[in-house]
Amino acid sequence: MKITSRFTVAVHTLLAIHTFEGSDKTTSEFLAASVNVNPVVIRRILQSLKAAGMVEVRAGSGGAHIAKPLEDITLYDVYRAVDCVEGELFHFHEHPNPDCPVGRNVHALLDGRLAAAQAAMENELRRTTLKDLADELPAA
Amino acid sequence: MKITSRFTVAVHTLLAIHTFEGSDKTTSEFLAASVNVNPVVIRRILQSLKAAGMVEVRAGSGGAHIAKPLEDITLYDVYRAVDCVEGELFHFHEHPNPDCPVGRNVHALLDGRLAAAQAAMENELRRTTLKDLADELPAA
DNA sequence: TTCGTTGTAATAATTGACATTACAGGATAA
DNA sequence: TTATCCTGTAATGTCAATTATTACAACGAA
Repeated sequence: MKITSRFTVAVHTLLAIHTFEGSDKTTSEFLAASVNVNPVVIRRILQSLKAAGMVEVRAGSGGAHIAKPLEDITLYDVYRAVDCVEGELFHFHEHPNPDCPVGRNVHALLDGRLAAAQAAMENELRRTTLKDLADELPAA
Repeated sequence: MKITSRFTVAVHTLLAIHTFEGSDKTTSEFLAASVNVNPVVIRRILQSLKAAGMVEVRAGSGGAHIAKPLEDITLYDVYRAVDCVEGELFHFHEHPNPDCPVGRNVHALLDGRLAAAQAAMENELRRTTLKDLADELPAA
């Protein structure tokens, strides 16, 4: 099972806005053409990013703009903004048998370890900022 | 999006076999009662664990048995055995626009970072063995 | 006021997980 | 060797989540 592509689409979208705002009108349709998805998908993601304070979207006139320095946005922030993983990454079987010594305890045994694994992944995402990525983008 | 419960079910199953083999006949039905899922689900998971050399399953007479020292089985091994995540944890949007400087490069920019995040999670899973868990299980 | 764009709802197609039924085939014990 | 448990596995059904798509009201600038 994979983490939804909303995440990579959101990163792509932010980089595209950064690259083209100024020279182009960064409408949902324009961005959708770069990512190659439906414009509605972009609009929904822009809403999430707007709620997180990363972009500003102009209804009516059109166009999205970066609302926060790229070095202050980490991959983790984007991951959180689009809500890839609601809460726990690992899915627990819900109703182990409470009459069984194993069933009664698996949850307690595993919870901490699974949370640590998830945290390790998320911390790794915190190490990269969008500026790091933008700097590596070959000039158009 | 969450990682399939096959993983936690598999860990639960291994611990239950460890706990009860000797005193009970650890059939798929018996194990299913502890985990509280359908016996067929257990049988399928036992097949994966058998393929990974962790258990031995006796057709006919019935019963599953641990085939490898618990200290040699890490959570990561179980995670791999049941194939929670086929390959990549993060899902990439497949067809970014190759005519766009961003679309042409996002994949290369992100791949390494996403792989590192996934590896961080998986490495964390390697730190716990089933023996660690079994030792923490209160005696029945 | 017109026109292009956003915000958002509704719908559908696709996918994967999990549950369940069914049954052929292996293994053991009487 | 036959009766009896089990396993191995296919087939089906249900459910939830993702993504695509259409449609349209509200908005803002020229």
